[in-house]
Amino acid sequence: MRVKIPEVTIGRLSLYLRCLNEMEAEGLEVVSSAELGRRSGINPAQIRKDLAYFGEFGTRGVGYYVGELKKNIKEVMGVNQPYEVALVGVGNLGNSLLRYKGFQRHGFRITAAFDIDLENKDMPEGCTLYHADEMERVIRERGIKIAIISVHQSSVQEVIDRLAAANVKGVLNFVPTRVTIPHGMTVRDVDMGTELDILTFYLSLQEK
Amino acid sequence: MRVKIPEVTIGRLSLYLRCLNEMEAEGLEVVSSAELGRRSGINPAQIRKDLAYFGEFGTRGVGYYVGELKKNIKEVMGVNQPYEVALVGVGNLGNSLLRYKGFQRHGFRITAAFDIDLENKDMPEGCTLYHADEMERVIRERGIKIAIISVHQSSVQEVIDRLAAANVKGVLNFVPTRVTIPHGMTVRDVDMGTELDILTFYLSLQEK
DNA sequence: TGGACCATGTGAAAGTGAACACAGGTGTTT
DNA sequence: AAACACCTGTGTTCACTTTCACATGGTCCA
Repeated sequence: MRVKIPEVTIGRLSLYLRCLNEMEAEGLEVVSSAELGRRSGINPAQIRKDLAYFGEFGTRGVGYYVGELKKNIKEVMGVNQPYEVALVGVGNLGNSLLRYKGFQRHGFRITAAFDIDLENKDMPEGCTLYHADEMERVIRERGIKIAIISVHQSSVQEVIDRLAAANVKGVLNFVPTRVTIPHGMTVRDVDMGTELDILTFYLSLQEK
Repeated sequence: MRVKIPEVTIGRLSLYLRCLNEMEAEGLEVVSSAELGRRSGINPAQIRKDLAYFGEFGTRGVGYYVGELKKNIKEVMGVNQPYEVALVGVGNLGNSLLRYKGFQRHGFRITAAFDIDLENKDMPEGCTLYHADEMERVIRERGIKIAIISVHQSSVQEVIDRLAAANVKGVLNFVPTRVTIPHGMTVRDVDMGTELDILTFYLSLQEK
């Protein structure tokens, strides 16, 4: 890779993809950066810059061919084939993540779930529940590279280390704790408490 | 407000608060930006800059008094008093958000939930379920200012507009759709599908 | 009291991402 | 076929964050 690609760019690619899907459904075949900008809320110049990191996907004087651009973005993001995902921690939150439709739309399927307590757990179609002890084995056998963590705070670090040992490369972490990230692994934190804090800040700003 | 405060700063304040809570639990009374930096993973100069936006909370030659800094940050963020929150959409995801402990730790309590279907819904202690028709009335009566949205894609815009009409000022939106945001309202999107997409990108980078 | 030490607060520098503006192709119309 | 309208790709400028570096002010101890 020649130049460093900003993380925000990747997030926007995902957004463009969503818009392109809508357009395809509407039967649109060609789209300009201006129109895509209107739909996505992103500045057209920004869109062109984002895409230009990866190649020349458009045609001057015309725009971008919807189907082709979709294919190219998927290619770039590595989401051409469906991904298997492991879920660690089938508690309250984990349970609803198992059933969250949004993952499927992006081509992800949670096919293995792990917990230390196997009682009273109702699994959706296509996902098997295992005891946490089997985590490394199952993940290795299936070659799973992505995991979602929704365990208790105290075990996050241990889980991450074990996932790294099982050759997992990407983790989506819903547990608000500082962890040291093993080499070669990418961790993204989703902290819903902090999100509310930020909202509150803007709220209290307005009152002044 | 004199200068504009970056949004990332607010997110970090929330992080500092979490670290300070831990330190207080450990009995620490004073902390330097260097130590807080070690714990939070943030550059010490960054920490001092973040805090300096709001005042001079530290003592030169000493550091920051943990309890005092906590108080000041909470003051700044407007999270001194507990907040009531409304939840719109008690489906799969909404149900687990109702029970998510992380909100409580930040001083938020979901006290009202709304849905168009009231059957087979099990509410936790302290939260009442209403029909969506009563949304404006209940929210106005209670003076609720913050809402969480986890409804179907097709009704997000309508819900946001109605919340704005009911004087809600901040929204945490879990539904991946573009919406036009009413004036005076702040919306934060949590898009878990995109998060996985970003992970996948880094995964596919490694393979090259 | 004075000096050694320490950590904050902050101006300046470096780094990063967003937006502008236009040159360079493309299609269309007359 | 020439003029025109259009849209991408990109060098440049601008705005914003992060980091550095140090003066400032405070503590502690002899």
